[in-house]
Order: sequence, then structure tokens, then C-alpha cells
Amino acid sequence: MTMAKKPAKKPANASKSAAYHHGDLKRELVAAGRRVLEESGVEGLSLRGVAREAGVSQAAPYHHFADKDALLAAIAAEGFAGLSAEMAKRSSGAKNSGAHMGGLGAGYIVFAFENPELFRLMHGPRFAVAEKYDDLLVIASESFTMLRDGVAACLPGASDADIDTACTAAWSLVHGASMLIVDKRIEAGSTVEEIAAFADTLTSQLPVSRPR
Amino acid sequence: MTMAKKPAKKPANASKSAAYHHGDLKRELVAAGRRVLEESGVEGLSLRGVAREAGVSQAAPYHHFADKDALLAAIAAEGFAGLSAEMAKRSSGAKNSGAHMGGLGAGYIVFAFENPELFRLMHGPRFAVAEKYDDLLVIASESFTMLRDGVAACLPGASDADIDTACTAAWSLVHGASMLIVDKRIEAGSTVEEIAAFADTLTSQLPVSRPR
DNA sequence: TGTACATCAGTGAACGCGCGTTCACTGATGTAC
DNA sequence: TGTACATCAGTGAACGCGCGTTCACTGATGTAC
Repeated sequence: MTMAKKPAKKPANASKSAAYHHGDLKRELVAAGRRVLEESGVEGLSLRGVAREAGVSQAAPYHHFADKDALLAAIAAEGFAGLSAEMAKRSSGAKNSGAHMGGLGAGYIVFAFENPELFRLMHGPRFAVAEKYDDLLVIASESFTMLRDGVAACLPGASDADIDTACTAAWSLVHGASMLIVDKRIEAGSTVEEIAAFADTLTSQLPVSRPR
Repeated sequence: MTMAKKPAKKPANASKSAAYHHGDLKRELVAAGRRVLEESGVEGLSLRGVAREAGVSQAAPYHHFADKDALLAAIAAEGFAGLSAEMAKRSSGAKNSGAHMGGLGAGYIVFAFENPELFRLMHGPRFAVAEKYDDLLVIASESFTMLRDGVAACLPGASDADIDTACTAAWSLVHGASMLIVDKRIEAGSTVEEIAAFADTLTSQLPVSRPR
């Protein structure tokens, strides 16, 4: 009967070396932080609240994060990774197609729809001048790179300036729609499928995706 | 020598009946709030800080605003009015022209560029479900109406659905560019003129403004 | 014009609160011999 | 295999802080007679 209480010396779920003392608290804090974030927004997120959500003392997070901002940066980083993943998942093979571009845009918008407060955190003022978190900038630029590659493939032979313009327009369109959905200024649907369909008709308005 | 200290019974600047006891504190609190906002962001804005900035005691604002949110709503309302004004200023006569649409978009983006934290407040989570501040929603919809009218004028004979699509696309494009500029994710220029020129090339990517 | 009174925009002190962060500690784990 | 020790992820109490808001008050203004 003591079996359940006695921790195994090498617990089965210790897939990463980070599994330590009381389990993988660092990862759990990020997960708890995301939960609190979506529940209460950035303004309602406190380090103490996250610790509470994770079931540890308020001082425990300081063994894994230098301060509150470091936790938020880790949450944002996970967000950017998720954004890139969603975009990759929804964009199909051939890069020089409107469908590919549409998939990237749909991934972007769907991610925002499903993680509104996280999306807001990622683009909030906190990391705008993120010298301290330059690894965050690196991972954040990943989704932009995917977009730029897609645009470039759709405009063979175009000048860099033209690609820049088209890319900025595509990004702005998709980012703006995401923001307006997150802010509940437009009603684009209530399910992921509806949002994805909305994204498709939206991106088809762009010059890049017209030769579909 | 006492002249300067003795307030006139009907002070010359009492253009509004709101000019009262110690002057027009309500208006001054909104102005001070905007200053603090642009200086410190929404997260750094406290009611006490605004009172300090306005040079009054911390309790004074409660004679003019029910609570902190009411002050923020008043600031946001002034923001939406300013946004509409900037859009109106930059859009020229004939509504069914690409130039008109371009002017509206440029006004939108320039306003965001010049009032980044105010723009963020206006579109933040605080008033997303603004039942309490429905007059705020009314004034906020003004700029959207201008946009929709412009789009409709550019697409004579189009169905409501087509107008909706074009309108959402235009709004998303312009809003996204504004947000990316505010968040320093794109560098569109350092002066108002540069920003306006950027906005023009951006909006020219849209179907609505192609028959320029 | 002068006096009495109601109104109301200010003041300063105080309330309770949750926060970020630090501290000395405890107790489990990993390692050297 | 057993013991001694270093490491380090946890704990709970405490710090100082600024905040939103309330309260009893003060003093200037406007109004009735």
C-alpha cells in the first residue's frame, strides 16, 4: 500500500533529464502559466497565482525562473513554437501555390483563435524591446520566415522590394484579422473549421494568392 | 498684485459649463491619463499616478469617475474620436476612389503610429466585452463605418457579402499593419510622412483600391 | 447688498489587499570513498 | 553495500510596496431670501 507513495528511483516518465526532485516543475509552471493566462489574461496573471495553480509554494518558481518576466518569456516562446507548428501543419506541399499561402494564413489565424490571451502576450509591449530575451526573437521570427518563403515562391523573379511589400501585406492582413478576432471586434466563426474557412476567403483577397 | 490669484467670477476659459471649482479637472484627468499611458503603458498606469500627474490628491478623481475603468474608458473614447478624425482628415473628397480608401487607411495607421499605447488600450481586452461602456462601442464603430462606406462606394453593385469580405480584408490589413508597427515588429518609417507613404503602398495591394 | 445655507470639488489619512521577491530552513537525491 | 557529504528543489514566513477605494473633513462657490 505504500507503493503509490514511494517514488521510483528512476521514474518511468523521466523522459528528459529535467525530471528531478518533485517532477518536471519547470515545464509544469509554464503549463500552469498558460492556463492562468487564458483564464485571466496577462493583467490577471501573477507569479504567485501560477505557483498556486501548479500546487507549489510561491517561492518555488524562483528555482526555475529568474523573475516573473522570465516565466512570461518562456510562455511566449512556447506560444511562438505553437504558432509555427500550426502554420506548418496547415500548409500543404508545393510552396508556390495559393493553397500553401492560404494554409499558412489559416494556421496563423486559427492559432490566435484558439489561444487568444497567449497570442496577445506574444505581441504585447513586454517583449517589444526584448534585448534580454533574444532567443525569444529568434523563435518568433520562425513563423515570419515561413511566410516570407511562401511569398517568395509565389512571386518568382520578383525584386526583393516587391517581395517585402507583398510579405508585409500578407502578414498585416493575417495578423490584423487575428487581432480583431481575439479582441472580439469581428465574428469570424465559432469553430476551428469556420475560422479556417474565413481565413481562406480572407487571404484570397491578396495579390500573392490570386494565381491559385 | 492680487489680480493673478483671484479667480474671475466667470473665467474667460469657461467655454464649457464643466469649468468648475478648480478648473476643468475631468478633462485634465483624461489628458494626464493619456500622458501617463504613452509614458508607461496600460500596465504602468494607476489612478494614483494619473492624479499625481494632474497635480491633485489621489481621491480627487473619484469626484469625476466611478472607478479606474471609467477613466480608462474615457481615455479610450477620446482615442476613438481621434482615430476617426485622423481618418477623415486624410481621406479626400470622392468616396469611390482608391485615393479615398488609401487616405482612410493612412489615417488609421498614422494614428496608431503616433499614439501606440492609446491604440493598444483601445483594442485591449478591457473593453472587449464592454457592456458597461456601450457609448464607447458606438464611438468605436464610427471609424469602421467610414471604412465600410468607402469600400461600398468602391464596389458599386456588389453584394452585401462581397462588401463584407472586402471590408473585413481592408480593416484587417490596416489594423494588422498598425499593430505590427506599434509592437515594433515591422519598421515602416520614423516620420508621419514615411508612415503615410508606407500605408499607401500597403493598401494598394488590396482589390478595392486597384481601380485607382 | 448682505447673510445663511446647501452644494460639491477638493484634501489627507486610513483600510485591506495581493503582489514580487528574499531569506533561512528542510529534506530528498546523487556522488565519493 | 554502507556511510558522509554536497547539491539543490522545495517550504513557510517575512519584507516593503503601490495599489484601488473609502471616509470624514474642509473650504470655495452658487443660491434663496
